Parts: sequence; structure tokens; C-alpha cells
Amino acid sequence: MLIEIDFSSDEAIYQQLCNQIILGIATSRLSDGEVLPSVRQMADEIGINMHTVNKAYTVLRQEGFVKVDRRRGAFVSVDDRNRERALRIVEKDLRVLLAQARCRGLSKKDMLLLVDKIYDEYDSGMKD
Amino acid sequence: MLIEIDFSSDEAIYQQLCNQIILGIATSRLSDGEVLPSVRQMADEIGINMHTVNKAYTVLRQEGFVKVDRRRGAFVSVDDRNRERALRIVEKDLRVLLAQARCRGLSKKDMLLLVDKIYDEYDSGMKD
DNA sequence: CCACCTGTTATAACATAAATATAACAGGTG
DNA sequence: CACCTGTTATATTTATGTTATAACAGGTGG
Repeated sequence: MLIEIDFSSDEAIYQQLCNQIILGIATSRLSDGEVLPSVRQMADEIGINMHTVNKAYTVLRQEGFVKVDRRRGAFVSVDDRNRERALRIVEKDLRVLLAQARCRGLSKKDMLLLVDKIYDEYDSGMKD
Repeated sequence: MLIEIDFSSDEAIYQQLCNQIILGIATSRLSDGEVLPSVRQMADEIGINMHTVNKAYTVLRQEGFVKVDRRRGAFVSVDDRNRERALRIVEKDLRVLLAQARCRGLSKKDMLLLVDKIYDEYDSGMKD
């Protein structure tokens, strides 16, 4: 999967990496069990340090998107068993996001349509 | 409006302040035109430095949630005229959030219900 | 006019986090 | 044994967040 980093962004590189991998899983560009490039290889491709990639992989592992096998390296393995935990994690961020949306004049219907649109894109495995 | 800062959080203090004020506006605990505490007063109440509050106010001003009047100080003034800009700002963050949700096994229906619930809370002016 | 409030700016100091660099280690593969 | 994997350690540089002290310009009320 192609990874693109915006070096002028205020978002940390490892955070951008995490987000793009999660987006990759959601859009089926990365499938369950698929092996990720090694920390050194990914670092070379993007042109960043090995430890920055390692931090991204570590975060992804802690958050339940990736597992590590001594033999193969890091691979996609999503932990979707704990539904309550998932709802809790998502809800807090969603509250802030919807507060912003509402302040900026977007209606409930606007947001429902947006969620519907994006989810459909994910379900059909669309690219960016 | 009561502001509560989690000093053990990894989220920056000024960012927490911004989020709580935006949440306050969305839930009608802060109404349009309402004056915010001065940077020095707010800093005293919370127990943080004046400049940290000032940074939050500055960000809120740049993002169109607050204006400043020499006479009164900072007050709520939401810029909701640019609908396209609002959609653009919200959509990028929403994509990351929904990708996480989908990976964690939450369905489109789950998310639509969650948006519906939270928006209703905001519309009825609920407290936390 | 004068004290007092507002946000704003400047400068410095300190702590923390992000990113890079170099190096080494343990486990698994061929 | 060479080579790959993630992981750990240590150090350095840079950027950001937070605090501190101080001053300034504009507006308000005594």
C-alpha cells in the first residue's frame, strides 16, 4: 500500500502513518493477516527513520490493529471482539467532532449523509 | 461554564480548553455573544498559566469560534457562513474516525445511531 | 488624569515529545 | 553462519507545550 507523508503537516509522522494504515484496513487495501513492510523497509521507502515506523507499529499493536510474529514481522490483525470498548473509544472523539460540525452550521442530516457516504466508500473498497 | 482539565492526559491543556469551549457552544452552555472569562481570570480558576489560555483563545479565534473586542474581551461568535469549508474540515477527521470504527467491528448503522444520539443531546442542550 | 481592566507581544527558561543516528541483542529462516 | 525480523539502549537535535516576568496599547469608570 502506498503511504504518503505530509512533512509540512502539524500532525506527527508516526500518527499519519497510523491513520493511513487504519484507513487502508477500513478500505480493504490492507486485508486481515497481510504482512506490513518491515520497519527498516518502510522507513527507507518513505525516507524517515526506522524508529518512527517502529513507534507507529507499536501504537497500532497497542490499539489492536496489528500483531507481531517473530517469523513474519508485523501483520494486520484487528481486534473487533470488544464492542463496548470500541463504542467508548469512538464516542469521545465523535462528540468533539460533532460539536465542531454543529457550531459550524452543519445539521444532523448533513452529518448522517456524510457518515452514510463515507461508510459506503469503505464498504465498496474505494481508493482515495 | 465549568472547565475541567485532565493534567494526566496526553492531550495538551490548550487543546482540552478549546474542545471544552466548542462542546460548550454546541450544547448551548455557551451562547452566541457570551463573554468568556479573561485570560488571567480563566488561568487563575483552572490553575494554569495565562499564556496557555491565551493560546486556546487565539486558536479558537483563528478557527472561527471566538472574536475579540477591546472593550469586553473574548466572546463567542461562531462563523458558520462557509458551508463548504465546514464540510471540508469535518470530513477529513470523520474519515479517520469512521475507519477506526469500521475496523473495530462497528457497522454503518451503529455509527448512524451514535450520531443521531449525540446530536439529539446537543439539540436539547444537555449537560455532560 | 488615573487606576484598572482587556488582549497582545517579547523574552527567557524548562520539560516533554518527536525524530534522527548509531549500535547492539534475541529469535527465526534458509 | 549470514540474514532477516522486532526490540532495546543511548545520545542528540529539534519542535512544542508550559510557565514566568514584564511590558505595551486600547478601552472603561472613578
